[in-house]
Amino acid sequence: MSFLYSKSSEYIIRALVYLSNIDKEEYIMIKSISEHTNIPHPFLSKIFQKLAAKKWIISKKGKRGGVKLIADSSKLTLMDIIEWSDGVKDFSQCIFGDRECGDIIPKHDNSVWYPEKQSNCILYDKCNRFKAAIIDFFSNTTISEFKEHNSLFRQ
Amino acid sequence: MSFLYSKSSEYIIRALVYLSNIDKEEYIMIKSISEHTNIPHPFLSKIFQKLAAKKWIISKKGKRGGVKLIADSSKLTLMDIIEWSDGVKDFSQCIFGDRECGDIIPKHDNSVWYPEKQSNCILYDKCNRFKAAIIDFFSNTTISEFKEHNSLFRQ
DNA sequence: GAAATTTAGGATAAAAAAGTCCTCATAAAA
DNA sequence: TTTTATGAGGACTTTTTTATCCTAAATTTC
Ligand code: SF4
Ligand code: SF4
Repeated sequence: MSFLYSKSSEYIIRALVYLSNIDKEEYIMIKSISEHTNIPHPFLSKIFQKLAAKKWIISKKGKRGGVKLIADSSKLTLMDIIEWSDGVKDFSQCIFGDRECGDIIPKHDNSVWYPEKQSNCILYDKCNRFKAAIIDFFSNTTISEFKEHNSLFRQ
Repeated sequence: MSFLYSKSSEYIIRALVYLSNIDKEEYIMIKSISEHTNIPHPFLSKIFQKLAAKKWIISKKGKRGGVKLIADSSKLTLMDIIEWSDGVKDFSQCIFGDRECGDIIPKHDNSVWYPEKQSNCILYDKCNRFKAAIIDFFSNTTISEFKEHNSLFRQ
């Protein structure tokens, strides 16, 4: 089902949701996370290097080391993660082409999004309801909403 | 904006929309289509080979040759194209993971889609509204809806 | 029939995404 | 202080996607 974002983004989401369900005092081994979330260990290590640079997690080397979530999971949205990992998506562009759709500046500040100005394309309303649904879902779903949602992971 | 399907699918959609706006009696050169739709010519040629095998278009070699849409553009949906080009997406799978979301069999027979049975995941309602929006848009948008929609293309 | 044009088809290349491996640095525990 | 565990970081490999090239076949026009 990951045709909405890269495999990397999907992994980040899974890993961070997993971390957010863990006691914040503990450091969790990447190896353990990779096993529970079914993400290849070397690949996940790379991801955590970048997540640490981004300061969404901190890591500790050596015995009893691992990683720990420090970002506020109730403020961390899927949009934050996907845009950071895959790049910012320009919703003012046409879904099907390499051209502008209209004078649209998406606002995804955690509020439902509506276009500011309509273009004169036949499909404008239909496309924008669709775009709005995507922006709404991604920018209004936070990592903390998955709390206790262990069914995502292997036990 | 093409993070919903592959570049190939985007190209196919653009090319077929372009063709559907053309007098059905004419054969159109792939070179001309590639220029108007801004798709690399050799790549588009490959695409049309497969489209011809799929019988959505027919082609003619030689002088005054080219391609012509024969599929019924009012029945040809974005879902048809994307699933054929990128592979069938299983909407019963979790958006974020490699597991089932629930006993969901999506029906995208051009009717709005609703889940048959709820899983017990916390995010179920939210995710399924989102999935439904995607399935709805893709399976209820046809190539013919872009008729006269020349703003997609170079003049 | 010859010349010109246009798609078909196979081979190949380039770029991007996904995944792996090895060594080093660091920290805890023995 | 030594041993052991664990992430950091760089180089590398594989796979998938996107894109190109070349020759053959077909069709029209001359
Ligand atoms: S309305 Fe839809 S089809 Fe028209 S330009 Fe915007 S995104 Fe493209
Ligand atoms: S409801 Fe959403 S998060 Fe839960 S299993 Fe289904 S797709 Fe995954």
